[in-house]
Amino acid sequence: MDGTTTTPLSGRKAQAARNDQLILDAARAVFIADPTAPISAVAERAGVGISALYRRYASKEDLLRKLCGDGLRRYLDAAEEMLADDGDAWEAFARFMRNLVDADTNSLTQRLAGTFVPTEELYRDAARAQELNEQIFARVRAAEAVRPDFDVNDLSLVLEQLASVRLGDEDRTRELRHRYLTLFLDGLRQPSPTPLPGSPPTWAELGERWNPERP
Amino acid sequence: MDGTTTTPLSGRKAQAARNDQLILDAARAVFIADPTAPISAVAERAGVGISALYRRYASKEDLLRKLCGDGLRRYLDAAEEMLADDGDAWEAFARFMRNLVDADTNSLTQRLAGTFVPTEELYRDAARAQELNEQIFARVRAAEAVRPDFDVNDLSLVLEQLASVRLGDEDRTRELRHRYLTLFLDGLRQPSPTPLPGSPPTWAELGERWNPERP
DNA sequence: TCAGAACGGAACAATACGTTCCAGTGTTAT
DNA sequence: ATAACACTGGAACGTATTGTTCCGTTCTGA
Repeated sequence: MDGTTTTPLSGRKAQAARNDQLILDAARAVFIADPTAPISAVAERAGVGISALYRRYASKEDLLRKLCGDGLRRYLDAAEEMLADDGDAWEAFARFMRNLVDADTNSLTQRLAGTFVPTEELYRDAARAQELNEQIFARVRAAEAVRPDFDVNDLSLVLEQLASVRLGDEDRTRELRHRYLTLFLDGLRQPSPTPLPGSPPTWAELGERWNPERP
Repeated sequence: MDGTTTTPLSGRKAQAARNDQLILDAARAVFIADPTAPISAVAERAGVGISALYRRYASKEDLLRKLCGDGLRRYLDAAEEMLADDGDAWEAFARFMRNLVDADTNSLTQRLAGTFVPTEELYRDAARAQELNEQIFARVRAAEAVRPDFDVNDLSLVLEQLASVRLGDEDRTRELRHRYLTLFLDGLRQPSPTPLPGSPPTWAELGERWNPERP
């Protein structure tokens, strides 16, 4: 209509740029809620048409790869932040875990894994994540802040269990996850009251999930 | 008809009776692994044709209801066994939890819930389960064996988290679940080292899952 | 030998979903 | 002003999946 647009948000280009973000946010929300959701659900949630999606991503797989890559990077950021923290090892570790729950990185990585064929870069980042994991764990272990029968690779499964909590809306879900994270941490911190049975998951077992097969 | 059949394993009828069990076992295994599995997967796993299934159950929903009902009954059995145990409250509780993990009742009840419209009987059994839950919890609470900020309804979510562990074959999965159950129990047993944040799930929140909608 | 219960599995119909296609709309350069 | 065009919405298409039905076959029991 009248072109007195004082906002920097008018123009086809600005609209496109805004849609970039709109689509990414919508995709994240939708696929976190249900990794098998149809692509039309993403468009609907973003309030755009389907072609706006396909202009940006060649296929559904492409979009999923992008989301997974972003999630992995969030994870790496949190991990590096933890390692840069010079304070108490246990406190830094607890904060790290809380960050992961807040960012819900697990729903973006492990949960999405298997729905697409991973790129080389994804593999590299996953390996890097495992590397940082080990450093983080080594630090907490050195401080004798965690029970000795707990393993690095147990971490992945604990995070996965927390991510499986889904109840009510997003906020309520996060609240509950923090609740059970606290419980986990309390169980972790003690010197082993009860020896953990079985053996921790192996890197091979965990890596198996990244190849596209549905069990 | 005539009860003179001394050989239990021959004859069309015996085969049919054997198939009854075969089909139920296959269905349990298949739907525990994937609640959305096609009915043909059940037939395949049981080594029978599809019509053998439809001779016994009018529809897929019917079969799911049956499985869920069975799972619920397993749960009730375990709960009653716990309440009948006169020994140490904490030990009885821990055994109860281990039984639930072994029977994987959660994958048969909560996980299947929402894939069919529940019968009146199912509702009754679920209510009865909640009742027993409260008794079990009261007993453990009275013995001061569990941290005071843990609630009855937290139990459901803890079991759900354990059921979300899926790695390798059935045996390995069970082993890992016991591993994390131990961790949970250790976190539960202590007098609260860290107060649990948030509020426990409510009965209403948990019950919501039984109506057929997919979030 | 024969009636019929039980069965295997192809065929069918409905649905869901990824992707393509095209006409409409506002923007920008001329 | 207007032509070219980037971007978009959403209908349409083809494919894959799956619950259910149907029918010819097999084997038991009398």
